[in-house]
Amino acid sequence: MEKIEDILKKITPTKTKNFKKREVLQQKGAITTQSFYVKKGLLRSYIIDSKGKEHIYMFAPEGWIIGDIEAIEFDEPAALYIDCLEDSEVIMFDKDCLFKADLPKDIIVENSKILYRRMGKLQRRVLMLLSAPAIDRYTYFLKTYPDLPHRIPQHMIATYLGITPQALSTIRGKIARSK
Amino acid sequence: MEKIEDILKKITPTKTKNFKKREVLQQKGAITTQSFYVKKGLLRSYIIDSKGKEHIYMFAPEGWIIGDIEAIEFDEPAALYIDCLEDSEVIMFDKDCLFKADLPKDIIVENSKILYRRMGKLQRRVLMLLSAPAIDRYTYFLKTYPDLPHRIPQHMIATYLGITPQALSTIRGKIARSK
DNA sequence: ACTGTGCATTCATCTAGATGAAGAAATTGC
DNA sequence: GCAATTTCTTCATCTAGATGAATGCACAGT
Repeated sequence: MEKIEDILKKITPTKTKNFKKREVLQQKGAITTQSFYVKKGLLRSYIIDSKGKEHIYMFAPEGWIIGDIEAIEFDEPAALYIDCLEDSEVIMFDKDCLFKADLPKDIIVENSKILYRRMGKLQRRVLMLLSAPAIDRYTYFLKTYPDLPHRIPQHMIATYLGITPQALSTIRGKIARSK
Repeated sequence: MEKIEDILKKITPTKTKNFKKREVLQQKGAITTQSFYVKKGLLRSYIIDSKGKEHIYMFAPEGWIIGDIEAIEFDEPAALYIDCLEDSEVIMFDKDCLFKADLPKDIIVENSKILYRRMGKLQRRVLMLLSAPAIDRYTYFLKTYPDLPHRIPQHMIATYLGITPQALSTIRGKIARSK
């Protein structure tokens, strides 16, 4: 299986860019068709709700792709902010360049499989949000992204899980005390 | 743009089957690689949590595809139940038959786009669950699936939204009274 | 036609998690 | 190195939504 990075190099004039921690790659409202492949570093995407609260949609460490798929696919202005949690090296690429008709077939198939896997993960995320209590969502997060807790502040994990930093702190206290 | 149904006919020995309301197409724990295209009728997928409560992951009316992508993609036993909410006519098809390497390229591209759109919708679903109060999730549901409320009982909408039937009833009461 | 089952509503109570404030520890910037 | 900002925790309150129970309705099946 070919690495996404190599595929990207083949199919697009590779626009690699470096960003500093805290730099913003995309704002809410932006008209965009770009996604970002993270070569090095760590990005996140999030929304800010009507009360001004942040909710993190996803983290993207090395090897991940991040973007506002809803906005890209339905030609809406972006709902998501995307910014850097660490100094990062990023490959930017365009809307449907992963599925352009003039690409070799095997690459398109490869790209589809990547999409498909990601959908599997998204399904799990929805199910967890629908049905699991905060503590279960937290332990599942730890299992799935074991290295992230060392790289991001706790309050960001909280807003990824859909709870407040205080609630997460309480949960962690309980877990620690119970063993 | 070609209809998914036509594509399916081309790429797979079309296994069309009829199911009665309440018939179960897939149980939790099943080893499966099948997805279902709904030609006529209405399916749903859902999980049952540790307390025995149902949570509906999605509805699939005519033209939709439904399946347990996480299970299929990661070779796990199914987490989702799938059953019929109306008498239905369904095309069953296998795991990666949408992306088999011997398919014409344009069909693979077409199938990828379908996936991509679906991911956009899933993103919205996650964001709503993360950040929007129940009443907003409900009104968004009504806007997105205007015909579903006439075809399914209210308590199913509730478990799709991640709340109890009683809570939805209260919300509806408030909406009705406020206008 | 009646009987049971499923469905929606309402109410009284309970609880997970939100909110807001305050303090201590750790990081960051200059 | 020191001030300023972030981060994490704890606590006292508050609230959206859960739970459980009761009622009335609308059917579906025999």
